[in-house]
Amino acid sequence: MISTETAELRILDAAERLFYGRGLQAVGMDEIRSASGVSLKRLYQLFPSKGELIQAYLRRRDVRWRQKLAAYADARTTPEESILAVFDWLYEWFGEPDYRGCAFSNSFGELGATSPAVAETARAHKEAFFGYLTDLTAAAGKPAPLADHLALLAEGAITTAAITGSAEPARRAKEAARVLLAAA
Amino acid sequence: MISTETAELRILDAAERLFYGRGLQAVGMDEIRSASGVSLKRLYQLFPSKGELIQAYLRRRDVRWRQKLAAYADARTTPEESILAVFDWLYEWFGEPDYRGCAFSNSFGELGATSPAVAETARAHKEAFFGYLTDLTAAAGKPAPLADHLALLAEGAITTAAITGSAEPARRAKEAARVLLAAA
DNA sequence: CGACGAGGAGAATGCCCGTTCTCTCCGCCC
DNA sequence: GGGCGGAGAGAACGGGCATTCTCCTCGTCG
Repeated sequence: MISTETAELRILDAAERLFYGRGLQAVGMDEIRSASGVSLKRLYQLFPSKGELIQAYLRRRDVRWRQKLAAYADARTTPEESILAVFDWLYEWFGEPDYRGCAFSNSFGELGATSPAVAETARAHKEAFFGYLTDLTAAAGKPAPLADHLALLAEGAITTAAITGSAEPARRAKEAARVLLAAA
Repeated sequence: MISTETAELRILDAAERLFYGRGLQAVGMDEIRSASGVSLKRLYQLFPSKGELIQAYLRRRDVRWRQKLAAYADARTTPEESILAVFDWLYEWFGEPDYRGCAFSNSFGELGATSPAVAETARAHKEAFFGYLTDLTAAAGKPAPLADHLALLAEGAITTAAITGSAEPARRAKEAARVLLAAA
């Protein structure tokens, strides 16, 4: 028998791929079972309901997403460069073949109205991302509103890239960010 | 018996309220029948499937949304003022009690992966909005990339306002737009 | 060696939903 | 008046899905 940790990992990996790729309601527990190779019984032992699995998926994705972003942007030498690197990271993300927009915005649009837990998780994710930009802005010695402006550009790029299927919005957002950064 | 036009209107009104407010998959045809007061038989005569009703809902919303926006922004005396008025209009929209983000982004997130028709409708809506901003930008004698930057700000504000439940993002986006406009 | 408990496979259950069908009624035209 | 076509109400059908249950297997521990 596979270990509990491995089973959890497999389930979360399958759930993330399927939920993100096709939407929360479009994916059934049975499909997650097949994709993960874990029996339905075990699946329900580890995640007592689909709602809890969705929450686990979103929570893990939130942490990983922000870690990857921070690892990429923090590697720059100045706060200004880190700010611009955020948009370079977005560009790489948008280029991934299965890119389909922000998992949290998508989940919010799909279930936010009926599931307070999903709505709150999405809100927390956006707030954490905004907090990161706020830190970078402060480190660069720029006024606080700049963080809001950068967040709006990033958010807009994420949505636009998803719907148009192009990574270009990241480039455009970076141009605008450069102007705002210089003017701030 | 109510006329065909009235029935269609009632159905579309009910569909819009329900689909936008709770999501596409969360609303059943039965609920649209109850809310519209039109029999199921008639509903299926006018819209042969749920998918077609969704398309009709999105198409009507697209037209109306852009008309309202243009009516508001075009009333300004200069192109620059029209551009800034876009964000004022967003502010008013965000303040509506049932505001829940962009119907097209939400629909795309929910069904875009499985329904090419929904994906295409969302894309067309975003493109039309972008076209409007492009026209305003050209009328103001500004370089074309400004339209991309403004679109990203608006898009970001729409998403952020939905998830945070605040209309403030429209204000922040307008500030950034003002800076970009002055710098362009 | 034998009972047992955990685990796997997948059938069963109960519910929801899109779509169609039945039955009935009513207004209209000859 | 009498039949007929369209419309309403709602039941019925078929399928899908979250969740639970059954039955079987197998490793473990006495």
